[in-house]
Amino acid sequence: MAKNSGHWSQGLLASMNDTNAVVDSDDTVVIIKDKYPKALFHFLVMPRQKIPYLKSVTTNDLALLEYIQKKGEEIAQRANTELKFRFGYHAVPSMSHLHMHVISQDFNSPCLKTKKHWNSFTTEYFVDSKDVIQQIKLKGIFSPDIHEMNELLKRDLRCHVCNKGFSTISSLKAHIVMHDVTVLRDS
DNA sequence: GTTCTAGAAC
DNA sequence: GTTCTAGAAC
Repeated sequence: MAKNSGHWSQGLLASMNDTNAVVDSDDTVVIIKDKYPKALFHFLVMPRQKIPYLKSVTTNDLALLEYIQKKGEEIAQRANTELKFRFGYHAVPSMSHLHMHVISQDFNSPCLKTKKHWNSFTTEYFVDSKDVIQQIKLKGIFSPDIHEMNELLKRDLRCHVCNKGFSTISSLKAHIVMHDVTVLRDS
């Protein structure tokens, strides 16, 4: 067995072949349900092409990134047309293999347990796909300040809708269920 | 990424 | 006494 192939950080490669996890796939991408969803709907869109990290993406991959975003928007629309979604990447992911998060903005999930979880989806640590694409177009590479990003994970808890501060995850979670996070529509 | 758990916070 | 967070995991 190859060194590190069974390491936890390689788990997404296994999930790509797990028929219980995969919700959609084609020649270019595989979409899975996040194993520990942090909201009612939480998917990962991954290229079949082996791209270990976001920082290894170049201008040659822009079409692929656009396609990943498009497929993410499709799966969100198919899953739930009422809730708001975001499509983006963690600035410093823990899991290897490029993956874009598709996550509904309710954050209503028992798997969301820690300050790190919360801040990774609600601070600038979560970078919208369109901003990643824009940055690669401008600079040729996505290169976040790692130290600055890791500091964001320690930031005090704040509601992502009204910005109210909380001292514990429990009180924050009790608060956010009261917000309407459905898409606003013209009548 | 999660699990476990010691000790801080309440 | 219970809730909660934060750091080790060989």
